[in-house]
Amino acid sequence: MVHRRDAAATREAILRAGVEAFTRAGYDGVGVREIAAAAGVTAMLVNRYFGSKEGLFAEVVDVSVTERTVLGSEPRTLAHDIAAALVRRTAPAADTLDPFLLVLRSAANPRAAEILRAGIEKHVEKHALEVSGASRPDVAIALALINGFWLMRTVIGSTALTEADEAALTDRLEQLFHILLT
Amino acid sequence: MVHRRDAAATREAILRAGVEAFTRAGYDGVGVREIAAAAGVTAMLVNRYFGSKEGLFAEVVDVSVTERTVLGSEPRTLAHDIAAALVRRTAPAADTLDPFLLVLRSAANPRAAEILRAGIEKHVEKHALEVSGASRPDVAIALALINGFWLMRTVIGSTALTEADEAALTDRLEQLFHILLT
DNA sequence: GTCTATATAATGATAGAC
DNA sequence: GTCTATCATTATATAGAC
Repeated sequence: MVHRRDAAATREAILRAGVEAFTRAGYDGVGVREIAAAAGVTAMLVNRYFGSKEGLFAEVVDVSVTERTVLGSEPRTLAHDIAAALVRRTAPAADTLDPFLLVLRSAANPRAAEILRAGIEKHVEKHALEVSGASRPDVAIALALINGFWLMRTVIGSTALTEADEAALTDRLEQLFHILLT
Repeated sequence: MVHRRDAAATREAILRAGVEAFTRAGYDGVGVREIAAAAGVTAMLVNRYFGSKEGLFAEVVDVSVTERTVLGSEPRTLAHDIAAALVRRTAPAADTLDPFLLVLRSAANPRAAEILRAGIEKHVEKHALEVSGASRPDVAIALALINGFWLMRTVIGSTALTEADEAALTDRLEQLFHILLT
């Protein structure tokens, strides 16, 4: 880092550390001290730039849910692309840092859940509606399936999913997404 | 309570308070003091009877995941019964205290996640395999769908699911479970 | 712009009295 | 069998120095 006193750079460093920490450990699983240390500053600056832990989390959600990690933008192969990306990114050795993990690991906190709901509806559902042309409930069910699969395979670590044949998993998921999104 | 000094009754009261508290707030969202107070005792007795907060959680998971709240036992109407129970129990006004909520709200904690994985594989997946006759991966995907739907409709509160027509939701879910479990 | 130091509250767990 | 009292740690957030 060139400038040790650069408000914009410091703010950005805290935000990036926040994305990493909240995604890895969830809202309740990490403290502002830890986030600040990862950004190379003290905890005081987190509150200075973001008001509070909750304020930082809100910005983290905003930048995270605008990323596209599973939902593609090609309507013709949508079901297959989602299924393949989902199986690939939830593989046991993948160790991804995905926005869906941020949702799954922070949802237990009521305030975090409300922030997540707003971000998901504003960005993720909106994007999925535009790309797929499916109905709003069907898009929401598809998102539920993605979240649930991510939860069971990565966060819980169900051996029925971690040890399953990946091609078979992909085929079955593609079949389900085909019903929901076409 | 008849006896103010009854080890078995006290232990049972703490366990029941633990089920309620962990299901409502998740592993990290509740303290042993709060659980003890709900059981009418002091925090010290939680550790006395269960060793630690983690020990209590392990027993809570064990009694919770043996409950059957969504998965029925009638193979012929399985897909419909699951879909209907899922939509009914996740209704906005339902305010249920369901084992799936215990999973969703506690999964962020790594130790809790491992305890949950063991309980799910030993009881829930095993039961679902016996009832449905489906393959192990298909059963696991069905469980993922149930968890994801519960997460998005109840914990996150996605309006796309809370405001959707319940009959339409049920029909669509039944279609998906029919593929997975028959 | 960033720090040290601190206020205040809550956490999980334990010692020892009765 | 259950309590009070307490330890050690951690949490978020703030005051004031430089």
